[in-house]
Amino acid sequence: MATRGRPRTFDPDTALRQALDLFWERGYEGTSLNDLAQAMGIASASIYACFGSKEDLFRQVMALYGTTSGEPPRRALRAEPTARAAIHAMLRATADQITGPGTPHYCMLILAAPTGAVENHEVREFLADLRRDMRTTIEDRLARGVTDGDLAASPAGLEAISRYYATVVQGLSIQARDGATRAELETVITCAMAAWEALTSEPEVFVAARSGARSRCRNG
Amino acid sequence: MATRGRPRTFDPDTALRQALDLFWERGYEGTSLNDLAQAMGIASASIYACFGSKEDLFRQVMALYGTTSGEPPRRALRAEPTARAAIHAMLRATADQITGPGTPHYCMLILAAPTGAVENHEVREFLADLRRDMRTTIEDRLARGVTDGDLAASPAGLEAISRYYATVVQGLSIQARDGATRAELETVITCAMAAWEALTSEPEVFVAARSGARSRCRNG
DNA sequence: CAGGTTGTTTATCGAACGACCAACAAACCG
DNA sequence: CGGTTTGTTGGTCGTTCGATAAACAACCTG
Repeated sequence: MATRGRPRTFDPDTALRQALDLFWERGYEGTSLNDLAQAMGIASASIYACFGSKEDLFRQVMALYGTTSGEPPRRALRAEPTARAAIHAMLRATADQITGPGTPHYCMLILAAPTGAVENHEVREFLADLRRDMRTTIEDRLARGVTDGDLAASPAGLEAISRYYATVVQGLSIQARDGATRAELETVITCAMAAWEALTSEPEVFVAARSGARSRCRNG
Repeated sequence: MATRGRPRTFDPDTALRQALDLFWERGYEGTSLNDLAQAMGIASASIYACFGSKEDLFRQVMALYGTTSGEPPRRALRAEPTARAAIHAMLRATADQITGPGTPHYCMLILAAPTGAVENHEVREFLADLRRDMRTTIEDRLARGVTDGDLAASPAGLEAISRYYATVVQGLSIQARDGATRAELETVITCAMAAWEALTSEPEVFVAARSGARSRCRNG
């Protein structure tokens, strides 16, 4: 049942790449099936036959995005010898990605569907899961630094530090979206890395943080 | 021509507040006029008569948002005695706002319309302008710290530091949107403030940053 | 009250939405 | 070749989109 019947006249990988470009530019809800069919060069019925629903297509698009644009930051995290170098290289790789030519100046994972209509709640949570995995990946790299001996920090500190750098990564996308240049992002990264020494040397800053979060609910 | 004719049966301020709640939850494109009319308790034609178009309504909603939810962080920036205390208080006020009960756990200014269909480009740029003003406001506060004598930093450093803390503010919204608690945001703020000493004491970190931004365009 | 003015409702506009089906086209098997 | 299988096209489903026109209702002035 592989070579039977009429063969496909378009390349699914190419079509997926074209769908990626459009979803990247307009987000999930901002992209219509007509838009997709036109960009992919096929009829909308062919999209359903090959990829399933619009949501199914989007999930496949995100998988492709993760293995292409998402890979450099992940590789930086993995390949650098120390935790500090890994974080720094990941931030720089992220900045490279979100200011590259020919693609929108932001991370699709972060801005393709942060809010929207109620019926697309599952798509938003799908992306949120991937973002939470992102922080976990950072934390895992920090933990490796502890076992490698190049990083001294408590387990509670690792979660906080990983969340901090995940926050910076996500903030960078907004900055780039609003027109910040690669050089301007670099200054942000420099600032963010300036916290490293204080965060990873004794005494830990989190003895103070644990008593925090007490002043809430100012108004509504 | 003020009290002539049939008086309005709904309160525009109340209706605007209800529109705000809906736009906040679903974003600009995710909110339909039917949704708005239902939430505001009036027919869509009355929306057009009182507020203009959907985009006009959204701009009025954002003005209301700025004077309510946007005020605590701005006040913190203004009222604290030193630049450092002002930044710290602003971050905490932001964290309070985006984890408050009864409202979505993110900043509407940041996530209501980061991407979307081509025809809503002006709405996105309208929000981007407000976000860029946000960074300028932070930089102005840092400059005041210099004249007040509680902060020593170069003009180039002020832009970088303000952009850095604007990045953190914006990243916090993604974190809260993805379920981070107020306490978890506090640890991020603690990390972000840990950079302060290094950023504002000699030698400045930006002597290194100026030669940065040279490794770009890894792949595409 | 009459006449004028304004707000609200109801109904609807044309266009686009996501989704899908039936008919047609092109390859394979024997 | 005929028969089967699969991909693609064109059309259309009911719904919803933002926006508007006309009819009705409520208040003012005089």
